[in-house]
Amino acid sequence: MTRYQAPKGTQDWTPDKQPYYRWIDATVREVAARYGFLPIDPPMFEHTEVFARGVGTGTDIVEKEMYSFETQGGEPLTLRPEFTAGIVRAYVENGLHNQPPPVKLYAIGPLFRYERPGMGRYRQHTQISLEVIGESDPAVDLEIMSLASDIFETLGVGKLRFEINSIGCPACRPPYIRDTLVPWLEARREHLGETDQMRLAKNPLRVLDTKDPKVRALMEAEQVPLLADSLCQECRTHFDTLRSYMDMLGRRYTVNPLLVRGFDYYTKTVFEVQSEALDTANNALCGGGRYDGLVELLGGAATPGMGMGLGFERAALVLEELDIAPPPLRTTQVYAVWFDEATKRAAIQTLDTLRQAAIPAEMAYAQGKRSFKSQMRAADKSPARFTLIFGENELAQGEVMVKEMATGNQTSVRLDNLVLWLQGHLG
RNA sequence: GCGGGUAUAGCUCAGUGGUAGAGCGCCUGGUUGUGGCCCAGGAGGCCGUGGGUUCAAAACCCACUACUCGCCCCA
Repeated sequence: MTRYQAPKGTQDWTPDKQPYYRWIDATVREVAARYGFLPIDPPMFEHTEVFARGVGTGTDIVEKEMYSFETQGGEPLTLRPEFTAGIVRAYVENGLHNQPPPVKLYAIGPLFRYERPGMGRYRQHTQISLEVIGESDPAVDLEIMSLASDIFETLGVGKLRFEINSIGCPACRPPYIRDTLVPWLEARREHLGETDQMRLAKNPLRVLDTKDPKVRALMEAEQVPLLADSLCQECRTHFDTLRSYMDMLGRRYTVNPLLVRGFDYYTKTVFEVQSEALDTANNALCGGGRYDGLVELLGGAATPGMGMGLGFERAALVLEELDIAPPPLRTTQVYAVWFDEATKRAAIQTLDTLRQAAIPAEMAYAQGKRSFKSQMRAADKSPARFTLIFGENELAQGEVMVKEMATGNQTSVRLDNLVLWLQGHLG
């Protein structure tokens, strides 16, 4: 018999891992609601063109990380590698611009990227994506970042530190790249490594983001001209206003003028949150930015937008690293044990009543006999607070023995009063 | 895509060429009706996969796969 394995870079969310997933999911939805966000669930695959145009043909994601396939009818489709392009497509297609702006949406679900898996990096991973479409106010940028912060604070992780930057707009970025950055880099071409030379040719801005220590040192020593100094008035005002809002709220952030992100659609604000608890290479917890040209690019009217993604798997890693336990999923409050077929029947009947009263209850099973001790052990292992002991003597009186496992105290309770008694004691 | 490490029970890991092990976890029992501690018993492994060397391979060699660390990129 062949033994199958889950495909590379995928994982099973087995029951023991579910508490983290569910907890993060519930927290994210609750916090998003605080800010007025509504859920949207776009399909998990789109016409390839949506991502190619939306994310940008020169990006790593589109160039080498997409799960693309053709339908039997020859339609080119792609499993979504990110959320924003699909959500914006849905916004345009469904005429959501007819809602009073801005439209605040969030989506939760799997994303697919064909890349080398590693700690905290999967080929199928889960993200929440938050999008505000139709408003250019920097207060929206602030809200998006606050939301990420609030999610982690609600989960018990301390305040996050943001790295932020402005990467300008079509009015100021292209001239900076063409007239300032590229000439500066060309003059130092021989100092660049292989990948940075390729970036210089293809996407010069990304050289700023290089991890090559020699290039970083060079950029610092010879004062690489920064986009921050070439921003147009509008972009500069936007960034300054955002920073003043963050200062006002006491947000922890650092301006990283070298921060560039991997999607072509970003304009003005970009940001990232690194986890201090995760000192691996894959430590970005959230990332996002403004995309004022994307709606138009995907066929809608010129409409500003701002969004971010937050990774579930990495959030779970941080929680584990900090020993923050999620609330348990199994909520059984009452566990029934018995002695023989007659008392077992009484247990079955009673459980039926308890469950209809919405009291989570379980019992010991056995085909035939099972030692009382074994049943008590099972009761002990269950999360139930109370064990119901169905014995002959009590049953003859119309009663059942109720034992509180934490204290060992036990008392007889009339069966016809059991629901009320439990409701009172379970709070 | 490129380099390094690892792969034995559900988990953490011993085992350096001669019949597969421990701890934890799991199951059952410890006579008449009480869990945790303790005691006894039990289930569970083609030792990652395929080839090679050898009388003999979990061990040595090769390849593959998966995981993992770094590069790259990102959540």
